[in-house]
Amino acid sequence: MKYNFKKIEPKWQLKWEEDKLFQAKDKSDKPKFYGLVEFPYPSGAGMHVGHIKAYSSIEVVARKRRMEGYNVLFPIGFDAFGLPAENYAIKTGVHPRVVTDQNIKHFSDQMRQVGFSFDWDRVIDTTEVDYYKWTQWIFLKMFEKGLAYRDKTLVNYCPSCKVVLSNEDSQGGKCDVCHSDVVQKSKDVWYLRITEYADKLLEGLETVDYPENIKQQQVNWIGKSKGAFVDFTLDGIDEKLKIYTTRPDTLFGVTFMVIAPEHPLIEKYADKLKNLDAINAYKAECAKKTEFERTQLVKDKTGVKLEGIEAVNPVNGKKIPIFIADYVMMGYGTGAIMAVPAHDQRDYDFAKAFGVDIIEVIKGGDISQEAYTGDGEMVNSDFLNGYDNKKDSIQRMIEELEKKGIGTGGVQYKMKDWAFNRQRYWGEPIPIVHCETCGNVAVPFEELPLRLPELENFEPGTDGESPLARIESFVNCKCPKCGRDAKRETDTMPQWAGSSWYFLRYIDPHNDDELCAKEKLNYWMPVDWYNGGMEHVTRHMIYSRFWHRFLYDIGVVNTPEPYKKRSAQGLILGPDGDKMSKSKGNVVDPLDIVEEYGADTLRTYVLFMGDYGAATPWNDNSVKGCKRFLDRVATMSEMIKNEPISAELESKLHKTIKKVSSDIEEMKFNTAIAALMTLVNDIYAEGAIDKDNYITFLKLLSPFAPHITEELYESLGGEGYLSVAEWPKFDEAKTVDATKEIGVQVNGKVRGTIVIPADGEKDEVLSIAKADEKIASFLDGKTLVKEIYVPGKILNFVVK
RNA sequence: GCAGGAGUGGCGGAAUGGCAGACGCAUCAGACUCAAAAUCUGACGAGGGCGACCUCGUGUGGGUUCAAGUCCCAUCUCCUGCACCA
Repeated sequence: MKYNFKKIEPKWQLKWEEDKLFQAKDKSDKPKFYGLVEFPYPSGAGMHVGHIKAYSSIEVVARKRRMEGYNVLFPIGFDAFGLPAENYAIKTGVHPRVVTDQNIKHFSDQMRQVGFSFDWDRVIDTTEVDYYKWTQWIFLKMFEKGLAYRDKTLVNYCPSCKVVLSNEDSQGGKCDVCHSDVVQKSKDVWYLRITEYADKLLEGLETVDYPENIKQQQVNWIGKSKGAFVDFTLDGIDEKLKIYTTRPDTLFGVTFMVIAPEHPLIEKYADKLKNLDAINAYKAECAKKTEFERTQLVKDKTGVKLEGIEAVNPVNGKKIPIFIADYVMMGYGTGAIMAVPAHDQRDYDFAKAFGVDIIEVIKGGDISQEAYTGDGEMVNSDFLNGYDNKKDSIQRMIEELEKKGIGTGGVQYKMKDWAFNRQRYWGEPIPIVHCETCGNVAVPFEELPLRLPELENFEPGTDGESPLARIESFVNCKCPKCGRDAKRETDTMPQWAGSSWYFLRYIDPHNDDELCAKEKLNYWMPVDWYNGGMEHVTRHMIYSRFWHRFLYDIGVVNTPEPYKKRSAQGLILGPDGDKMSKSKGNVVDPLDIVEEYGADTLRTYVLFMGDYGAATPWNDNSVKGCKRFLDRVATMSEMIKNEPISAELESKLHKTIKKVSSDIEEMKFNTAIAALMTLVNDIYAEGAIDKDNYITFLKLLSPFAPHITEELYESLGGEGYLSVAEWPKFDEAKTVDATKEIGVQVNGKVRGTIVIPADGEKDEVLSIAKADEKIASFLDGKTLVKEIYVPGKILNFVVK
């Protein structure tokens, strides 16, 4: 029976919303469930099928939880600051506020059409002043605690977008937004001291339920390494050159040093360098290269030897040359390394190219061929000789360094402090005033929000200055501390700011006095289940965990970690198996599917199409298959008979309740839906079902296809809403069969099947099997060596 | 290079070490129809046999086991993230 989804879907969407069926209650005796999905950036293109898949998982869990009697918070909002709206404004002159409001309206309409059970009274928008007031508040708290600071450094700068980018936003030397080459530029930048939280972020991972790959990615991103800082002296100069190494025990194998081209040592001792021209020429060459090019040529080492300055190895007093080379980065460690060519491949390649000595200090490899990086017995290493594992030798060396005062044990992180500003209009203004006498002064908390001023020309300033810098009424102000004339910070916060704490605001979205009321936080936090994309695992997730941990440390929130459990959906690929993209023309618009097949079909399909975590190509025919399934469910209402169903069908129903219930918890939505399809096939085979059991089936399907099930329930005279009816329970006894069919193997090969009592003893099962004509023919004339019976599973005869 | 994951029919994909291919799609056949669509029923890994059945089969090569898609070793390919990180 084809049902009229165009009529029934809007009908139920309206009713649910009018009756506030999915409203979360701030006070309740029920257990709470906080399900979260990554809120969208409201782009002009509207929703993508990827959004549908991302939200459908927690949607199903949230609906199931409500039916299980939980007080459920399942909110949605909009992460609406960002470049696309601003770029659109530059092109068209339409204010980002206007475009953003339009897009939010469009997204909201679309999400309603899919029937997501969001609590629409808690919608937040990061660009609303009532929201970003609190983003600014958190920034000021960080500033107060010394976690926000301003520093002049080389930054990743996108010449096309005219903005400073974080390392996260400029991976591979390309701008994350426009994919232009990123250049290095010296600039005053705001930083958040996320590195101070590196260890806390690592430790926190041990307490949360994230998939292993997500944890691993975060661990890699933080990139903690243990090693030592060692001071090398310069020959004849009272100066120390500090290096970081993870293998201080190879110190006796050091034959040269390398410093980054940007290392300050060069400028400081320029007068001592005899080949300054060559050095400067090399530096200029490096500056031209993008970070990307610098990391491409892994094998061909380049560099220049510093003529006139030599270093001294602090453990043996040997003089060694110093080079500058671009394989050493200023941004990691100290920007200088001790080179141990025998045991580091990069140093080895460099030594070969420049004819430097290679001294073996660890036995086990062939250093005439390549560097040996494995473990082994220490040689040529004075007091370390004879040590045979790096753990002991490193420890011994660090003790020695510390005793002599030439080095210390230490750690390094790949993660850098978070560059926290953009030279753009459409972002949260940074609430800081620059005063000539007082320096950087916080805008007083009571003056928040610091509103974005009105603007007509959204073009960025030249030299990457924020458009806000042109508005004199905004820029010129009085210093909150001394009252003298001062200037406001004109940079805005990066896109990631608003999303770093949004899950807290859902809990108390309209609170004017606090970020969120304490007792509500205590009730709802932490987020019980958070689903989103893999692309946010190392940026958004780490940033928001950092902010949340900070808020915990200052007593604002009650849990150190914001998310108890995290999952991630796999991409939906185009029908051609490629990533969906406008240029390839393989984009599927979810609203086209709603229009043609209905929201229930769309929802069911995105969860049925494959393993939830895996990338799966879109298939229009499979969508039709899901529609066919729902039509069959509707047709089933004509099979209702007022008589009991067979014990066999009842058993199948109970097994289905069990499977669907557990599959949803494990995010195995595809097999949950498959089980429902199988049950429908079974009911068709019987041709009859009673009303109560039919309703039980509808309940199981309801989280996936809420509209059609609600409609069918109503047509049967069901009371209230099926969406909040009680989740079916199964009777374990009814999921167990009295008899079972098991395979019988002879020498591991299946030779037949037999039907046995489920609790049959081995002897009984053996005699049933031996009585089977076919099995017997395989045993005939052979010597029985062994009989293996795995109860209820399999029987295997081993014969000779 | 490092880390994580995946290789199963024509396709998407199922299988706590125990009958590989659930479920869906596509395809084919039958029913219904004047006909088509829709719907319903059935077949559907490959090879062989009239047939009950037999042989082979989960990237590749080994191994453990009564029994391997699943565990171990090696190897190839693909995806995702990080990457001259000292």
